[in-house]
Amino acid sequence: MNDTKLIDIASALGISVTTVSKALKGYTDISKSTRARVIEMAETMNYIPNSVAVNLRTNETKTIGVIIPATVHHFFSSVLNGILEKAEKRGYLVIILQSNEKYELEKKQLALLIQKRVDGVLMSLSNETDDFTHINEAIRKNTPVVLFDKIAKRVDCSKVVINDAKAAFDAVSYLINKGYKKIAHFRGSYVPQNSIDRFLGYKRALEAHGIEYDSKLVYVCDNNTDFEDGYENAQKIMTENPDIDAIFAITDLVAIGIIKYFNEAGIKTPEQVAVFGFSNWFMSTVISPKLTTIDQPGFEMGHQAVSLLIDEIVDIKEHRPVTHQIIELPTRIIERESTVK
Amino acid sequence: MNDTKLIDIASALGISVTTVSKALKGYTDISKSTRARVIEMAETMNYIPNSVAVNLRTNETKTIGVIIPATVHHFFSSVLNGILEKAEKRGYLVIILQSNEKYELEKKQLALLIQKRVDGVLMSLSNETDDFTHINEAIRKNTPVVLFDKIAKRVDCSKVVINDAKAAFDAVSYLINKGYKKIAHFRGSYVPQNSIDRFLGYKRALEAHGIEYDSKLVYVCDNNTDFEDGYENAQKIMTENPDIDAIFAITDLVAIGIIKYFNEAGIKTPEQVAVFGFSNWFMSTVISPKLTTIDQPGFEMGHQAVSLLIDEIVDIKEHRPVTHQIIELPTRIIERESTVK
DNA sequence: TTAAAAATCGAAAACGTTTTCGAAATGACC
DNA sequence: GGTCATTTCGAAAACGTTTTCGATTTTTAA
Repeated sequence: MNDTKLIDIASALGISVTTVSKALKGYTDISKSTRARVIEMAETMNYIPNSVAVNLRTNETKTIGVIIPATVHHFFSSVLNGILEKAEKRGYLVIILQSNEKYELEKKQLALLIQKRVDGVLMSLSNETDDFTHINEAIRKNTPVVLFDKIAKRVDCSKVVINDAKAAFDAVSYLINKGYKKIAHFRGSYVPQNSIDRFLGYKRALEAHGIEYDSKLVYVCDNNTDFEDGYENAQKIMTENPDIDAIFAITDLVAIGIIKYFNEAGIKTPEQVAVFGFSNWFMSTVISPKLTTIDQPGFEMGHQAVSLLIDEIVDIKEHRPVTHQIIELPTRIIERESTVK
Repeated sequence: MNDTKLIDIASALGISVTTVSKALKGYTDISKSTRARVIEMAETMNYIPNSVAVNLRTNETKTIGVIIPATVHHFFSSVLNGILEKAEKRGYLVIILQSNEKYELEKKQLALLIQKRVDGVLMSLSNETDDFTHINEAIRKNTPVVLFDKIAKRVDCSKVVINDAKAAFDAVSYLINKGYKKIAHFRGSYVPQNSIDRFLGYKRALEAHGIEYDSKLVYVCDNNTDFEDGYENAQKIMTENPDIDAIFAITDLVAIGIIKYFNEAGIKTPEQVAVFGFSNWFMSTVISPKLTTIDQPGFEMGHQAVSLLIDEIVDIKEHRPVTHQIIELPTRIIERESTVK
């Protein structure tokens, strides 16, 4: 209420707004003495620049948008933490939107952010998204976009990812080396790149170790809001393929559903069937037996994504050529109880 | 890049920007025919209003700020979901900031939001916050603030809460009615209101049922990022007071730490010691035995908080008197395995 | 046909800053 | 004292929109 503006300081001091503005911004064509007077007056009048006016004049909002596909539970909460921390450190605020895995919503939200004139946007694609024109359009309009985790290989922009195929390959190889022979895979739906890549990693690991790939051992879990999907498919696989000795799940959530069922059905984990998760979510240490999984560095991913984005924002502002980078973060196997007999 | 502006439409049509603006905003002093021409031209030229300019002119940003104290894990993720959903539905974007339970950060972030000219802010206080002048200052400057969950009774603004004291009272009464006699409490730190209230509820329930309150049975868990605190205090209490038969924990996280320790130490839950949590986080169904807890409606809390805030924002805009409301959301006991023998 | 009423439009100010460019004042130098 | 360089300041335009208010035109009524 009744914020003080430049003109208030100016008239209090009997000088012009230009001078006040320059003094506050450290222009060199203002004498030390008036600068000092201005700064002091700004202080006592409790001056706070109106950022909307600044935004209009400078054509930047110091704000970035983030679109995540799923509820902030689990993995994305780590990413979000990384994003928030780094963005604040670099002087940007962040607007968050959830697409709830819906392509149409994602598209609408991206348009919303652009209309809001955010300086850039970070996004992780919805499971439905297989058309990327909205993203290309945003980039064409000079709003830089950085994709993280759930990306599209065909979009030309910076990305920060893990190597899902390799991580899955490592996980399944680990199981094979541990002596497991009939390894099933509970995969995600067919569109998302990381669902595909993890599946490919699974398949290649089998082949690399001379185990024949059997499509009958692959089950689809496309719900990622609770563990019901893992639970039900675990039930199903134990009637259809009771002789499996391990399951590689696309996600810790699915893995937990599996273990839940096994615990209730009296199936011993890992003695009868080992379970391997993916992401190293908090609850993987809560479940019993504790879950062996792939550590996916969410916090670091958020950090890197923000850094890439802001670097690109300033490159654009200073008319430097922008270069797109793809950062691949390392993953590692976290061995816990669910795979060690 | 090269966004089309009002003036582009105007000159393409040979009319004034005023007319274009009015036509697009549905003013009645523009003829149907020119309105139609304007709308069509805006369409074909792909016009998107520059919201920064609109913000400056209308003095509102259609943006609300949210400050939460802790990582988006767990309870706050539900609240956030509710906030995001309702805010988007009502045409507001949301900027999120995390205070990490630090008073200084919370204060700085609130100032940041006000400078950014958000139309209002939603906040849940940090554990350290026992001075509320920053909030009163914001309200005095006409930036409405709505507090949720971790509130301050002394701040005059709308709030949405649960009745922590009653919920705790109910929980402990439940335990007593179940026959538990020596009930410990793992409380939170001393500043936050809900930590205090839950403790009071615990104490009153004991007294109401003729059980003498024993301060030796109250342990402080002030770390809320992992379950170590619950784990360690569980270990401690079993050496210091091995004859307890139940623990009422301030949080599911603490409760899970307790159960983890009990599971490892071979202490049977609930046969030897029952455990009662608080919040009904996702993982309370993941742990074994599943946790009896208080359901705290986070999603609904987010919904209500946003509604209160936006109502207040428009009341202020239309110069209506603002009335502060305190909404108390109902909680209920979710009985699971950790308390039923 | 004419006066009044209604419909339609646009000039201009305003929101609060930033920045360019020129003007005025001061200082330096001979 | 006069010239030139330097320092210090301010007028004004600009960012893109909204809205007031008056002007002009058209319609209506008598």
